[in-house]
Amino acid sequence: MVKLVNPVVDIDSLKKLALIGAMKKPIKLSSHDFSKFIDSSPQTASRRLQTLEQEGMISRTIVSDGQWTTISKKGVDLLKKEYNDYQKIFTQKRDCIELVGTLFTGLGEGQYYIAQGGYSDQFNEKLGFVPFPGTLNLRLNEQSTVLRRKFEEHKGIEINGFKSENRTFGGGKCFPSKIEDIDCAVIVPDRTHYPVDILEILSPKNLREGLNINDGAEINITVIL
Amino acid sequence: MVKLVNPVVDIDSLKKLALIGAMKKPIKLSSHDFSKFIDSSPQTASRRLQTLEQEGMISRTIVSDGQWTTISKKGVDLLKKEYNDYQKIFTQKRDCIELVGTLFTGLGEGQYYIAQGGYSDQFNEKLGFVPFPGTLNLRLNEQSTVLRRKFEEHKGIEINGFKSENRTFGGGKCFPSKIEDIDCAVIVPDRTHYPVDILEILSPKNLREGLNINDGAEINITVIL
DNA sequence: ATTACTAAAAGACGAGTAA
DNA sequence: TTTACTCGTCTTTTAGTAA
Repeated sequence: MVKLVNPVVDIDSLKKLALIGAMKKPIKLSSHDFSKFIDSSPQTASRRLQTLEQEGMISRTIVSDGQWTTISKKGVDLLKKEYNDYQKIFTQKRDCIELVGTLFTGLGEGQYYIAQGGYSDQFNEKLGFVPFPGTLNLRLNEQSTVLRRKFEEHKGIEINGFKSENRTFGGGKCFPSKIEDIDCAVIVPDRTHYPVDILEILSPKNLREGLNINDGAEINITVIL
Repeated sequence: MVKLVNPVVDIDSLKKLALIGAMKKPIKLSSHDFSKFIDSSPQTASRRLQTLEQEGMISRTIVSDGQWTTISKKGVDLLKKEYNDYQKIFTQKRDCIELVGTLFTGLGEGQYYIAQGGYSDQFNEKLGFVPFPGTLNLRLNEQSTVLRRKFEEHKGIEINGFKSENRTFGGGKCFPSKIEDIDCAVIVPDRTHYPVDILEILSPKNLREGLNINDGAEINITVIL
């Protein structure tokens, strides 16, 4: 049983195989040959190929003087994901971030706040859409929780606080966003004690229905800063 | 003194930083934050950043509650190289391979053979250019020595053997190639005992002069199979 | 809270070897 | 020649700690 190796190393091996041409058709390659490409020993090359096969990234047919190797669909998908990352890095026009979180049901406060005329008038005017009466709550993953700090560095769309007869309502800012091509907006209240891993989202329609999603669903949102 | 780490791991760390946005402007990021992105411990994250800085891939300014980090030109170049690899993988139209070797002076046999009417007539007719009387000899690197085996799987442009009064001249095949946008052709003799790490190249003009290169120069050739 | 060291544990590598 | 095992060695990671 070969241990599963560092995924970063795996992707590199897979990339090397793709560059040699193993994505289109099987190539014949001994461990010794492959070691020249990964800059390592034949033993390590052999182990890498074993691991990749075990992970379903490649298919192999071992013959007496080498092995016929092809990258499988799973392997190609992994490489595409990697390629996609680099495309993001080099072709991203606007300053935007992608956040990932899971949907959960909040306390229904969003609905209450949106209903306040002091807010809804501003939303209608500044957001470009009339928000559905209710927010979508995401619990961000750890990476996104770090990324969301970027909100602090940007002005966004200012939402002013106001006073009603009974109480004061704090201000905040919004950022135009997209969830699966649906325009929406992230609300970032000015409140200092706001949980950093929770994201509140406004949208023109009920996203739970529009996207057919329920609590626990993983949501990807692209926020334009 | 921090040891230099596996370059594959370095590139991955750099890529993660780029995705967070450290390519455009400095980002504030603690080791603990970064560890969420590289899926490792804060210690490892700290070490990775140290290493990247030492290698000149990033610039850092350490403050009390984190570090402002930007990817340097060297780092961006490394990422571009990586991106370029993936572009090659996914956007390569024709079946071609890139070989790398160093120029050396052969025994002048190329000149002798090209001069033989039995060959030169075929070259003129089948190659699309009249070859300069003399071949360019490359000593391939280890990777290219492996890659050149692909010649065996392809027909190429057939060059027939022939007999003169004194001796017989063997056949072989050619593959259209490019060296820095100059059309040339690789000659692959049928001879079974031909050194695997040597590549002979025909071109319409004297490449040594055209490219201003001398023995020992590293040459990149793209061969269309 | 940081960064980054040291030292012990975990993991990867590669020489030797068998099939 | 191959592949792929074992096992000693070297490398990397991470807990603990200091600054």
